[in-house]
Amino acid sequence: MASFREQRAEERKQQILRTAAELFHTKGYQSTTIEEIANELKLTKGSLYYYVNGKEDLLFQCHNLVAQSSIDRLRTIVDSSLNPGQKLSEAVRHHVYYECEEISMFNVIEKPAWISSLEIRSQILKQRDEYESIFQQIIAEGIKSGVFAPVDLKLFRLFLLGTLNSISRWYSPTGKYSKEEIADSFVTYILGSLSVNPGVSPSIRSTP
Amino acid sequence: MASFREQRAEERKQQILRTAAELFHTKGYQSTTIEEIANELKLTKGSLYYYVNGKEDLLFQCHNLVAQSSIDRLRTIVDSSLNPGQKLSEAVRHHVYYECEEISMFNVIEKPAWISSLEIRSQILKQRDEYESIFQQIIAEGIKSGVFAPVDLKLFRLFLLGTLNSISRWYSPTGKYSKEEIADSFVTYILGSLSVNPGVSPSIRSTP
Amino acid sequence: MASFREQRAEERKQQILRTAAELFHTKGYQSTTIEEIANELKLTKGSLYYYVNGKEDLLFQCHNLVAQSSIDRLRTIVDSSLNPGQKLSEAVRHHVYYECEEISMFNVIEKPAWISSLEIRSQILKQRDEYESIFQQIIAEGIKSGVFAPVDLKLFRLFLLGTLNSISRWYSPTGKYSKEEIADSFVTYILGSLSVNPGVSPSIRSTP
Amino acid sequence: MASFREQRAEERKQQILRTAAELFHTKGYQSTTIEEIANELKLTKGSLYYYVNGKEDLLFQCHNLVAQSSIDRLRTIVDSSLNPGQKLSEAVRHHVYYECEEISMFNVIEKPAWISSLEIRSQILKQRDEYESIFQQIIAEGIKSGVFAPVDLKLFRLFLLGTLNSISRWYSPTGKYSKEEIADSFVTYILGSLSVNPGVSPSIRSTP
DNA sequence: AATGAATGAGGGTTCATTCAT
DNA sequence: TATGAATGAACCCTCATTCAT
Repeated sequence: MASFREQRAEERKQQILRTAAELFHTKGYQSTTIEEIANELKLTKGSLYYYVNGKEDLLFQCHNLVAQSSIDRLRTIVDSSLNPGQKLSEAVRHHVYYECEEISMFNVIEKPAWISSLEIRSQILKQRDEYESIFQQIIAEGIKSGVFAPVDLKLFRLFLLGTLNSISRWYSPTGKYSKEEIADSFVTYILGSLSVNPGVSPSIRSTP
Repeated sequence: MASFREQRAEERKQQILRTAAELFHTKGYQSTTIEEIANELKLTKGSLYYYVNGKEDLLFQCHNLVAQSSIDRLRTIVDSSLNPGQKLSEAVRHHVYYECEEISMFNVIEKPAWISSLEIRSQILKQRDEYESIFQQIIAEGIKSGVFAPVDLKLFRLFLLGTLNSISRWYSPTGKYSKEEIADSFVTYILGSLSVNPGVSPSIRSTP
Repeated sequence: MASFREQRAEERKQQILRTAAELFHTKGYQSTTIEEIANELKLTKGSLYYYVNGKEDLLFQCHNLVAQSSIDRLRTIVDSSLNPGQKLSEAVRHHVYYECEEISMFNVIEKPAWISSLEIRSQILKQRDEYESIFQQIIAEGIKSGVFAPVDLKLFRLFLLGTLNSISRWYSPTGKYSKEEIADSFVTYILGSLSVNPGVSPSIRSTP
Repeated sequence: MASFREQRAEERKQQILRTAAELFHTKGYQSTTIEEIANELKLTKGSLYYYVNGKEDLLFQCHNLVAQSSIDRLRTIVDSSLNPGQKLSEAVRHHVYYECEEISMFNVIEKPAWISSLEIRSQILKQRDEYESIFQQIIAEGIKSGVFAPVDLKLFRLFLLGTLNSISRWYSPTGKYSKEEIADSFVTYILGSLSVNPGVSPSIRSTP
């Protein structure tokens, strides 16, 4: 039972995180200054420190804001009674939607490796791995049941998440492609790459 | 025929670019200091400026070192007499090899948008587009000749380059996968997504 | 009615400008470092930047502190009901007094041409021209009414301001001449050069 | 009997000094870099040091190039049999011509006070004083013989040299006024200020 | 006579962070 | 809650100067 006060505080915190994420996404984490974030919020630098423990902490909290809910939603999909193809489609679609909607939040962390705080870094990596493992799990299911080609699990996951995460680098709500189009197409491409009887005959492929 | 002096100077320049790229790749551009680069080269900060016009210029030259040759090599593939499937396979394979070999050079530029110098930024974007267009061209050929599924050209290119460029984020020469394995697998996945008769029947796919 | 805080802040700003001007005047703009100014104020380099936008901005603000009030005071003289001779005397006297009192502020800008910021430079030139034009206006009045010799307006203005502005190069409050003496003498010299019947007969002047 | 070699070397030295002076005059001493001077001479920084002992030495030599000859020429005027009015006219005219012709050399030294080398600074001040004393001497003669008003010697010298030296701040060979015009006018103004019976009656002058 | 390479001392500027009020 | 003021560590870059070749 959150009091009125607590609720307002929570809203303020969210507002701060969204503003920060927006700037991190637009200008990059390193190039975004605490002052810019404060200005955007009509606060002074000093005041912002009342809410936040530091710049890196801010980054981490931005990441967290979407990470946990992403994982949760993904897990409900994998735990459902859909078949593997449907699960993967749903998962991908889901990821794309979320990434496009929360574009600035989604990939605030350019490369976890450049985060100096070991504690924060390892937590981020843990969450990231947890999230990606769910995808991997779906693939594994599909292969076991024979509907997916027997790809290398880890490698395919890298292949898959590579494209998915790159969407936030070019997507724009006002751009040529809607998130629905992107999701549809990407689902098709991905299912294609997992198809057991490739339509492109091996003969036309180059020999190593 | 370059003189002895000129040759040594050229080598030195390359050495500088490689060192810089290495650090940019490991720590990120913003977090890498000019002094670190200089120290790595056993030079003083000031001395480094004898060779380079500034930090952003250094980044740009790193990018250039691989960009032009990448484009050139890719063009010879597209201009060859191979069929579209073979061309794409070769192109992808080529990209993966190069990316893995020149891992620190390949993706020095995290997001061109954060480069402040307009001149440099636009040049980078131009080269990048030139490079990616060649892939797109191959896809177009394949679609026209009916061996590739009629995907949306631009969207597929984003799908394709998204995965390819993400390799440098996780590849390590001492890691689990060799560049050959990666290239083989990625070629397979990609040709799969372009296959005209997807092996995964539409029935198992989720409905929007 | 400015608050207590605002008033203190204004005082601090003035203190900063005066300290900077003092050093600029003594050591020259280029040779004065931001750190020296900060030290003089018992501040750190970084803290000084809380008040100032940069070194050139500091110079500009020093210039501004006296420029506008100089112009205003001069204008009240030219708008008065004095006759041209009296106006010029007053103007010169005024200039000398102000220059001696605000010696470090008065000529902070050695040559506007070396200021890199176009915006700042043009503004300085505008103010300077405005100021000097008022002198020119007085001369013009005097010539029209026949009490001054018909000198070339622009050239005489250069002659006049040349001497006046050079005072700050040698004046010292503890020196041989008081500002009153200087003003008196310079007024006499200048009125002499504008006299219609030169007491030195042309015959003794050299022939070109 | 200077050898061919020595003569060439001397020419080269002059060329260097003139180039340096030109830049010092245009951009200011502090803002002019050794490299710029070298580039202008189509030399490298290192090579320039073959001819010059350092930057401040360069400044000093620039000053010297005109200082001594100025003094000499001025002395021939004061030693001539002209009357004081003619002497002063000649001296002023001479100064103006020289200043305009050697505009970049004439006032290379913005303020002797900012020269760090004590030795160089005092030598410059000595030469400057020597030069200005000659003017003062002429004035003294004129006063003694009754053709000049009995002005304060030192103060008038400051008045006089103030204007004269300021010419180099605005004169341009392509500007509105020729050096002849300037010289003529300035001579007139100055003789006017020394006139014994000022044409502007005291009554119109303001009372202190 | 000339140069390429290197140096080192600083100079201006930025910025995350702290803290008294 | 919020702020103004201050800090200090770093960072990018400049430049006069030196020196082996």
